[in-house]
Amino acid sequence: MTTGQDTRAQGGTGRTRGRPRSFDRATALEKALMAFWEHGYEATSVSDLTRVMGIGAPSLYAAFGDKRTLFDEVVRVYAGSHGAFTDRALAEEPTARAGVARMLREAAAEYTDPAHPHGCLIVHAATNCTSPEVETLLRDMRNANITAIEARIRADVAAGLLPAGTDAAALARHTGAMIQGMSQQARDGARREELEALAEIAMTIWPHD
Amino acid sequence: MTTGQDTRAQGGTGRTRGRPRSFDRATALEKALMAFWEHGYEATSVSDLTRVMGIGAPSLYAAFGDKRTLFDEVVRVYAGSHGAFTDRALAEEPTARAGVARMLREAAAEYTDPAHPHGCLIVHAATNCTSPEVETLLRDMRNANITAIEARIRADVAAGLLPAGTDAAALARHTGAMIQGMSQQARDGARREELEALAEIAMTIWPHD
DNA sequence: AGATTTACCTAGCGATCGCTACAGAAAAAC
DNA sequence: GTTTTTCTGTAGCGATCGCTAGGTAAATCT
Repeated sequence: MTTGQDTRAQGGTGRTRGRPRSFDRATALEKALMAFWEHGYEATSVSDLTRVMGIGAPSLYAAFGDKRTLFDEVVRVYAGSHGAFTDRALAEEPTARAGVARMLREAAAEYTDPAHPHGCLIVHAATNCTSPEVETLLRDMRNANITAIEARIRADVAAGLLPAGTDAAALARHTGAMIQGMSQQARDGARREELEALAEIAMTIWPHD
Repeated sequence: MTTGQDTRAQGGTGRTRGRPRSFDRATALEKALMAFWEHGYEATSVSDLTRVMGIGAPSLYAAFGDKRTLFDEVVRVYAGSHGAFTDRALAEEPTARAGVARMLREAAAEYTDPAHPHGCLIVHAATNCTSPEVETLLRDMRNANITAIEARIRADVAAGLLPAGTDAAALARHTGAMIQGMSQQARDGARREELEALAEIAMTIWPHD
């Protein structure tokens, strides 16, 4: 058996044969997420992981595959939870401008939340990484995020909500750089109010202010 | 002999006894700088270093001390060369605003220069680092840079070159976040013109524009 | 009950990490 | 020349890396 796939837990009543797992998979995954978030992919060793997850190495490999696969799942979970505020802001606000404003405001709060490591996992966890695949995985997510912002801005330009001459690409890249800069600032000890002031300032670059 | 200090090379004519070094120390140091710049402190192994520097491990330890000491020296060299443009811009331009504008413009060029790794060594090389001292070393340099910008802005406010209500701390932090964001963008593949557009946009936040 | 299936624990694999002991080689000092 | 000093190359130290074989424990199935 070489596949580490976990096909159980399909609804609660679906029982399985064999000895049941002695730990909660989701809880252990969350612990792994926190460790990767705090120290990054390479600097988090498998023995670090087994310690914070409270399980042995064979259990980790049986439940999550290898370290790389576990990290992939962690990134997926992160993108759908702590990292989902950017997509939500773009989708739920009526204009690109309001979406970006909310995105930056929420980033200030999220990146300095004392309940978890500071900054953004997708920005930092694969920096200085020996594995090019892992580095590329997060880089692509960062660039995709900027592309999504650009598309949202373009839509507003097309709808006449923004001036026709608006440089959507530059505006989107600026937003991405601000997010990444705020994440770095949060890691370097900036407080929430300071990042909120940053977000406020950053919004003044938008057309007709 | 436990001290790895190098007390030779005190002026060119000062000869020394014993077998002379078979490599140029400054050249080897520059190679180490490029390696650390590209892959960061931890991801650059000693065997990586000996390979790119073209010397054996004992020669490296004799000439530079241990890996950590070599990195310290690399950071010092970087700060005095590729990383000196920020201090130069603040010192040589007549106003804080002009200094920051030049700083961001030069960052766009420097961070995308094809002659060396992209982005800023001080921003990235100690991210996800097992050694807290190394991480702190670069973090302190980043924060000191922002403090220097803030001091330059304060001086202009005091001199009446900027409005009395100017929030120097927020303006300085914004500049720092932009620099760090631009460095990340450069690492993620942004081209020079794109970063220059970013710098242009970033300057529109300054008072009375 | 016995058989089967799955998970856990101990122990350790080969590879790499940062680093160094040791002996030979190349220069100056005598 | 011989001695002294310093550098270089080989070879390998102990520690940690990601990962797994093998035996035992705990559940279901017949």
